[in-house]
Amino acid sequence: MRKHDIPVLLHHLEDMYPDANCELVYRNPFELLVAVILSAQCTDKLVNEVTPDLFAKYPGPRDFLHLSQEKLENEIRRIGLFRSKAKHILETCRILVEKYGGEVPKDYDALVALPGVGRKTANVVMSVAFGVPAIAVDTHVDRLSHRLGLTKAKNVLETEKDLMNKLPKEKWTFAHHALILHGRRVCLARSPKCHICPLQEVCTYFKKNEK
DNA sequence: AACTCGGGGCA
DNA sequence: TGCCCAGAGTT
Repeated sequence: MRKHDIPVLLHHLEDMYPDANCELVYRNPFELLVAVILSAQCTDKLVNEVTPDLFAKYPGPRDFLHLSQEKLENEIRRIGLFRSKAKHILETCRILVEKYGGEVPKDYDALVALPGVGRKTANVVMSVAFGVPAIAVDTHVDRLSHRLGLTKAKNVLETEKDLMNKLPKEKWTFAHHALILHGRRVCLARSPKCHICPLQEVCTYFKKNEK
């Protein structure tokens, strides 16, 4: 992929994944934070089945503190890793209340310090909830970046730097989500569906395999 | 860097 | 059945 292909790439992605612009599905940073913690290693679909009910009953961190861990586990039992997630969420809520006045801090370092919150969750909250441009490279983003020819990085941190250098800052959050969606729906790890992929014309991987 | 946690989705 | 998954914590 060359430099002048990048606008083409972004244009295609915007056509294919208009929903990746991340209008807040969740109504506030707290809901987003909890939802992202829950979504680790499981599908967002499943999370979306659990959260509306959960947030209706417990709208904020203070409400969660009235819950025992056991009770919260039962609320989210259908989600993978629910025991550790319940524990992390309760501890996170306590910290939010005691240290941040019941608000989600608009600060990356404060976020990653929360239990259950790692690099990726912190990035998603910063970008989606607070509008700070961010890219967090996961396996999907990394795989697609290599296939498309956006990077030749040896590890995800390098990929992250490459993407931030090559993509316009105002597109970071969008590109992050669009690439993940594309990785799940089309550019699969094992057998990518190149035959139905609109990105063919700018994709290094496709051009190489075509020969 | 490797390992563990674990339910659901999908072939 | 067996393999995979928008991850984080521990060693």
